[in-house]
Amino acid sequence: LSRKISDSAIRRLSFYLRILEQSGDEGVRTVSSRDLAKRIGTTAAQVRKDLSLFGSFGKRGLGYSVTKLAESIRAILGLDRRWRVALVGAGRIGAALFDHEGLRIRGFDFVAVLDADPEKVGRRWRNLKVRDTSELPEVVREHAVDIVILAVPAYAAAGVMDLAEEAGIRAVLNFAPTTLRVSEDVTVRDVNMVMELEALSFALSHGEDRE
Amino acid sequence: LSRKISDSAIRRLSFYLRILEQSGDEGVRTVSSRDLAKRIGTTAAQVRKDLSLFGSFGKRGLGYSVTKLAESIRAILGLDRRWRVALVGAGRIGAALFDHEGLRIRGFDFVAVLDADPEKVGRRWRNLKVRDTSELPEVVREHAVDIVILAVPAYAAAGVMDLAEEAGIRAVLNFAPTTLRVSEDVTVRDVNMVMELEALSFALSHGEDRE
DNA sequence: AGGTGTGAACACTTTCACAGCA
DNA sequence: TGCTGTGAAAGTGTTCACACCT
Repeated sequence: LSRKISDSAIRRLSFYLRILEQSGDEGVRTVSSRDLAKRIGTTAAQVRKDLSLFGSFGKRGLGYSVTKLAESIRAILGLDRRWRVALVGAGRIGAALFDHEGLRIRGFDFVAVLDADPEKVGRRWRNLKVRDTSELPEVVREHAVDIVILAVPAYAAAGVMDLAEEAGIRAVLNFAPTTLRVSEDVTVRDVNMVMELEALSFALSHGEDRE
Repeated sequence: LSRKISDSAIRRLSFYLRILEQSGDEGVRTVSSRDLAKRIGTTAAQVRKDLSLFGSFGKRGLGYSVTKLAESIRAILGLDRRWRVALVGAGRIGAALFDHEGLRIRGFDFVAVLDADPEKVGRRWRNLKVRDTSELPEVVREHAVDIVILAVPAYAAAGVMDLAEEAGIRAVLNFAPTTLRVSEDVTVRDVNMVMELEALSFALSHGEDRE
């Protein structure tokens, strides 16, 4: 796959997959691009374009087989395997993620939990013992970690990121409100609750006088 | 403000503000578009363009006054006031948000917590008593709620959204993995951890064979 | 010189419209 | 007929380049 796929296209693929799985459970056998579009609030053309980036999955005049398309999207997104995740930061957010059933269902397994607080190190989190954050490189090697979730305070984020890079990690989900400077081949995704609320604040402040 | 402002521009404004506040704390008096750009990983032209959407805040040859620009961005984002937030869903994610200091600092106050579980209703969350989700419309009126945070399971999200719309809520932060169909003048922002991890999964699956 | 503000060029995304297969 | 797959058109967002102010 050589051409660049936009972020929004990938996000929509995730959506399509969710809809397809739901439809499958409801016993639906085929869907059209229009069906999918309506469910996630986009256009039929957009759906077809997104899918066409990766191949031809439908039948003209008929639509898409729910199970086959779901299978194809799973393959595209790399969800036809399981991923090994290390959680750094055993605080509130970390705990919420750790307990999130949805992650395991979708193929993401927590294989390690780390924290910098000596008070927390050594404690049991379900079947895992909390390790010290400084041990991240060893932990990554020991458990063949694919993805690191950063749920630490902002001031600690850059340091952990350095450890993660040192350990050869190529994908990071960052909950700390900082922009992490990383090398070319590391993918970082930021989740920032404050920023989302600020966007709502903007919408509320400027939407009043619309239309 | 009549023209449309892109989502990414607003997200960047939030970033600029964070950098400015940090710089201010460090005693810096002025910054250039290049300084800001470097810090958040974009271009100087982008920074100037973003700001120019809302006015002229800089001095040619000099740059921007840290305090004045911060003040201006706060006004743009509507952060020159406090917002009243109701949290629906007193689970793990809800708790993590409720305890998130960053939200209060940025002007977002939790004025109510609601849950559908009778077991949880009536309990104290710091200074608040958990109310039943069905009471959302009254709660919104009583506390003049501006923003609803939806931290409920997917199956419950649509129902709560209906109550929120009925109550006249115009801004929702949604953590449930569902696309909420809402009327034109309601702004919904979705935060979806699974989707973020799927994007990482995609990057890992397709990045291997790069350069 | 140094750095902003901005029209114009460019790149990317979405929508349109239709040929072509079931 | 119904619906996909896709070039071409339209629309958005980003980068360039430079006039202009301090």
